[in-house]
Amino acid sequence: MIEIESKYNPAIVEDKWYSAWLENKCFSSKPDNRKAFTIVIPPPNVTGVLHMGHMLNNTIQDVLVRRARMKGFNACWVPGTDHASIATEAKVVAKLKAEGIDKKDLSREEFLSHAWQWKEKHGGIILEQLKKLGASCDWDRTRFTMEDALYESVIDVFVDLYEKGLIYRGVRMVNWDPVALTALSDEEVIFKEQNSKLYYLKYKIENSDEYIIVATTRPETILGDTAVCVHPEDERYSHLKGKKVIIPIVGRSIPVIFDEYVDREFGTGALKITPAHDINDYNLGIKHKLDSIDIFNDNGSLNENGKQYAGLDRFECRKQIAKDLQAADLMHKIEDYNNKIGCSERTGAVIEPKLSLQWFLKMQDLAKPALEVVMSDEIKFHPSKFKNTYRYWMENVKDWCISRQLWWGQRIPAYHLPNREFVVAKSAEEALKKAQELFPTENYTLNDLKQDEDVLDTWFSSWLWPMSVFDGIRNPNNEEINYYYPTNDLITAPEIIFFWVARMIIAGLEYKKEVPFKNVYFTGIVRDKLGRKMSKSLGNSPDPIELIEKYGADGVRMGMLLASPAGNDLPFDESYCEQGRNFSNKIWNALRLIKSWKVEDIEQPASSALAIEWFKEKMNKTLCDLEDDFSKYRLSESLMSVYKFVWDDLCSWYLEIIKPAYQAPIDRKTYEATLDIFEDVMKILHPFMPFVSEEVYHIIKERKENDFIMQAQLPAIKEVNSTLLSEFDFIEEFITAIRSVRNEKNIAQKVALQVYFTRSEEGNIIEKYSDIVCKLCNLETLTSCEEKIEKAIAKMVRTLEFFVPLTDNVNKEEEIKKIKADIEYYEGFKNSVMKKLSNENFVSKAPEQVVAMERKKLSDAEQKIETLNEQLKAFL
RNA sequence: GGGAGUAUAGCUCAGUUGGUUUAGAGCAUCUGCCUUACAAGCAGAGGGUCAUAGGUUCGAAUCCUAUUACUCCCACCA
Repeated sequence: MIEIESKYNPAIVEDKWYSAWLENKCFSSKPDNRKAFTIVIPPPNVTGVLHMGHMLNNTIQDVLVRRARMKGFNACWVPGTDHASIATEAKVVAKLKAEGIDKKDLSREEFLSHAWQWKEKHGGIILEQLKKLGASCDWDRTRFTMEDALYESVIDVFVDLYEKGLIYRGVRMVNWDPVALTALSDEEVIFKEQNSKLYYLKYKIENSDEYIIVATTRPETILGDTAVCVHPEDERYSHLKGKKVIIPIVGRSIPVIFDEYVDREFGTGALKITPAHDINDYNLGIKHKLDSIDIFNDNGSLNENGKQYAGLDRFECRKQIAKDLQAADLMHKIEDYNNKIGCSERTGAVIEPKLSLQWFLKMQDLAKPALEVVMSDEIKFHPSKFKNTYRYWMENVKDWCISRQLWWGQRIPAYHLPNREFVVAKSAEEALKKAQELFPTENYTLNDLKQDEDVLDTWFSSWLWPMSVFDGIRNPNNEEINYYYPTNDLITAPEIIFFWVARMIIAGLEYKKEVPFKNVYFTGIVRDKLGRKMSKSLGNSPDPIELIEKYGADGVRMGMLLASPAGNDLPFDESYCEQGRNFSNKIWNALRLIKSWKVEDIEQPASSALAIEWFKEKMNKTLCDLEDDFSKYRLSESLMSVYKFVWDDLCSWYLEIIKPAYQAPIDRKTYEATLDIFEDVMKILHPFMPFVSEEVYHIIKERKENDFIMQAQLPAIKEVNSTLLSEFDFIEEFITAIRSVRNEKNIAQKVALQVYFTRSEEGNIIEKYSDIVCKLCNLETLTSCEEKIEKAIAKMVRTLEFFVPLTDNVNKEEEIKKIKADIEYYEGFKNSVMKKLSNENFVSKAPEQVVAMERKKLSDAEQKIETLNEQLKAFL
């Protein structure tokens, strides 16, 4: 017998085992002759700090990886971080600014060296935090999307796609972030509701005194107007065919054009066209061959086309122009107007649609096979509803703008030549060679090559992640990629289904001719009590590390899992973690109980032998249930099964049955069986709660320091013996019924009772388990009788009637009331069954089994009513 | 505007191709217990017209239609 603290202390235990696992390389994986089970982490941003979303996501991954490991797979979880070009660059720029350094004053190389310094200092924080959670990643494999090997992979892919004719350079309307000074993809733009104004401007019709009134939210863009557009069937304006109008203040004359695009109901039915600053106007401009006047600088201020407004910020300019228009009596009116404005996901700046020269990847042909593998379930989505979302996107996929005007990222391997041509190559040397082949007469040298200034979109590196972490791009047939790819499960958030999931599938099919993963599990969004998404900017997210300190990593893991069915949002509440902590403690105390027993070579009670037999069966059943739940990725339910298995079946039933009386010894046979059972239970628990299970595993049989549960195998599954389980179910019901009577009648614990049972088909079951019933109900005896006795209360379990003797007289009125209520209930029930059975259609059409079932229900109900009536008579 | 999804106990959710008592679990609540593993606990109890209205069927939480409310995705209104 050893002394153990009465409260489980996670902090000490967690640090101890995590270090031990690391020292013993428990997480490391090398290709061998076992089957591989691979997960690549969705690489968190290097700028990232662990938030609740990460906690959920990585808990799930760890559960899956640990379980796979315990099922005999060579489990490999590859960790790493993403260079997150915009987010990181913004962070570094801000940091430099705080130090009085302006990015503009730095060379590219200088800036990058600052960025790398920043990365080395802060980039590992999030991975260190994951260790606190217990993440069993193979840390020796940690990758970074900007490290040399992955950088090269990205460049290889760019060059390859370019050579396949899938990458092109073109002028397009892109989402311009005037703060970060870069183009953004559509996915990086978020629309926000905003209270703004709708301005009604007066455009004078040339050679006439008439005005046409045009509504706009952006009066400053009149500087770039090149037409006014109305609907061809709009009779209000039919007389304006061929006419020109004069832009207010600007004075420039522009044509009136006609197009069905215009919504006659909106505003005045007249639309001003600014092809350089609105995507729809841009398209109309192309269609009607309009000029395009760019009026903005990259930072959102007005350029020289802005005339007298040049240099003003766009929003300042808007105010000024509105004032000037009013002064000139060219403003018809201003209305309040609520609309949605696109903002940069990273900087929050209002997006300026802008024409610019960018690099694009053609998506249509690439998307087709990627759609197919999801629709055919070669890649399974959990939950499957996301297949719809995926299909919609893939069928309407647009070319991907892959260039960003940043420095932090993979620089586009295009080299511009003095003759305004460019070549694409993996290095400057190769580019030179190509240039010389293309233009043999020019005698170019390396100095003539100017590498493109842009870097690639971050997702252009993350889409290779499942391959590049195994160096599968540069060395497509290396041992690792062939062993670990395709990976098994991807755990991610539905919001990046297009950003990332779709593109990984495309890349996998293109470069490995194989899907990158077999299952995608979409987690819900972690929300606060008010239903808001947890985010740093709202400040409504608890600090995960503090939570771990408070409830233990196991407690927090359990908290995350309990309330997060796949695809459903998780309204987070600390009480979930509290439940997890309580569970750790429950296990801890079960351990204390077992370790407090004195073991002697005495005879094993029959009840203990029976309990062991039953419990092993229950364990087998639980293992089967888990198998089923995991196959459907129902992790929340699987944990709940384990929770009830441990708390109810193990602690409340099994341990209570075999528990010796105070200070009495336990027989060796039962004790040793219990140690085995307890170890097996810990193995089942381990994937969910790795720390407490490891600690308990080591104490229970005093295992050697380096004999880890995390390297053990789950108990084998046998065929389920349901007879034993259903017998015990009945016994549980019986015991609960007896306890309920005691509770109701306030029968003190120490008083021994006699229970008589009669009229029982289940009598032999009671007989078999009588020792257990006596023990758990604190009964003196349990005997069969034909006649009821005085001073007793009659109750029923299923169709079995039993009598609990009382020390005092029965409160007759109270009992009569209860029996009457029971009779009423069963009469109602009987009637509903009879209604069914007297329906000829039911009897003739319903399957025989169902009808037989109803007949059984009826006879059971009748028997119960009869018994209840007898009980009632006894009181009258 | 287009698409998808959800609605079951106070809360979070199960409920598999329609049929096992008149619907289950965890948490919360209530009652009684500091019963020698655990009050972070034990024992027991209460709690639901399965969103609303129709329909199909011998039979509907489950299938169909409409309505209402909410959620998400996509497009975007000048």
